[in-house]
Amino acid sequence: MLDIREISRDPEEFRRRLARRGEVVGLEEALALDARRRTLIQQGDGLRHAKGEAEAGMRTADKQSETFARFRERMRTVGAEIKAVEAELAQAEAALADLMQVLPNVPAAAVPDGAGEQDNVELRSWGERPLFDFEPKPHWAIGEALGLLDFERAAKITGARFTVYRGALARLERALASYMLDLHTTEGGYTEILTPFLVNADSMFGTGQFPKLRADAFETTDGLVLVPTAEVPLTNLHRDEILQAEQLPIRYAGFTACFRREAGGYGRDTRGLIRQHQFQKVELVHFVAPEDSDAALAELTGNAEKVLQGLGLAYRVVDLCAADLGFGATRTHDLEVWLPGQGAYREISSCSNCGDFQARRAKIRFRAPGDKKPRLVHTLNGSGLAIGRTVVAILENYQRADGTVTVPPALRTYMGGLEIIA
RNA sequence: GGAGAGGUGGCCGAGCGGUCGAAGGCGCUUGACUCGAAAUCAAGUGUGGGUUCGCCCACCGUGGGUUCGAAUCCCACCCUCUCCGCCA
Repeated sequence: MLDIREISRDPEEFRRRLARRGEVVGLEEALALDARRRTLIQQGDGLRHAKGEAEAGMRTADKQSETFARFRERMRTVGAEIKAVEAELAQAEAALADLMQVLPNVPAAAVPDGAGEQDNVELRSWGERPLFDFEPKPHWAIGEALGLLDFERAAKITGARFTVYRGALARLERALASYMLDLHTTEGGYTEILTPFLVNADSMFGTGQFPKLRADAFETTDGLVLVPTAEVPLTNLHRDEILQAEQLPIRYAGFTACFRREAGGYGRDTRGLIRQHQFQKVELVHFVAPEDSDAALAELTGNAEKVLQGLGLAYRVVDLCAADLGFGATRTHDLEVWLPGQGAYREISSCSNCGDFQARRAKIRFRAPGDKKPRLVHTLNGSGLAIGRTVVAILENYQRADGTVTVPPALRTYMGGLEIIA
């Protein structure tokens, strides 16, 4: 969430910055509501002050006296006025909150201009794309031919966009989760966290999924939500907390299953593991002081890259343009892995600096020794990595002519020494 | 699921109709003392909002209600804990 007071101090600046995303809905209305809000607050405070004085008068007055009766009458009328002003204020604040909750974050200055995905900027690439002396297959063909991916039975027991893994491939998912978590906790300085896979609505508001993207979430009948990413539970871990400056930076690595309706995503990636309603992911989250968040994004991205490097998978790093930025992000670096079966780079990690956007929603603050007031932290999150898509990348990059798949060396200890998935 | 207890400031904890943003303790900050922030003593120390920057206002789980007046009384809800039941 943006700060309406900050906006009202320099509306033109925010109009300009938000326009880079290609959307500015609600900004003007929010400014008008904020002005109304301030007026009502002043009225209400003034009335309450008058009421307090009347009450002080009553305390000392004789309860039988004429003075007491006059004060009581005064409190009665002022009380009624206060109620009226408060009702109007509550209405204005609710309307303002509705608008503010759906306003996206402003892009950082360094974010490239652009109108869509096509304007994203490649920052760097790593690794060699593998050469094949045969036609590389898409991962679903490899997995199904090996009998290790079963989309049909998944559809039977659950529905479309779910998968059943078998045998070595099931183990590969598990191995990847362990490999990634081990890497982040030993080399990246992350603390491993295992969270609930269900969260409440407040958490979804805190990280910005609600209310705008509510349609994409699976909700249970008793008001809980299946996590769309571990970013939600990990970031909300410190919701409504004031941290000590020396606790920062905080780095969490968490593994969860992730559940997404993919509402509106129908027709895209209908085959294979790329776009599932349920997938697993290791997520990285940072809480840092504002002045450190640029550097933290670079580190976070590097931490995710280390996984791909360790697995020997070619990738490129893309700087998302203003129009392609997610709702809460000020800046995002996507990692796109090379998929020979599709002849394309596909997103496997998205690393974002959310600035104070989530911290303001979730009230995550910190206090430094010299600070009079607590300040909002900056939050960052990134996949490290999406596990299902990593399986895709391994199947396609390590496939062999006979339909079997080489296990990347880094994973073999996690696979009981297995070298070939056959 | 059943029964009971409870939710107050960074933490612990008192208060149970007006003088309470709220005793006391811990923690923290500053000052004194000192070779030395070890101890002791003194003062300060919640969060948010508005502001004509003097101040003013709100907040005691959340939302209603009673009352001239609610942290305190009533109702509903949420959450936590204990015991019983069930259970991976």
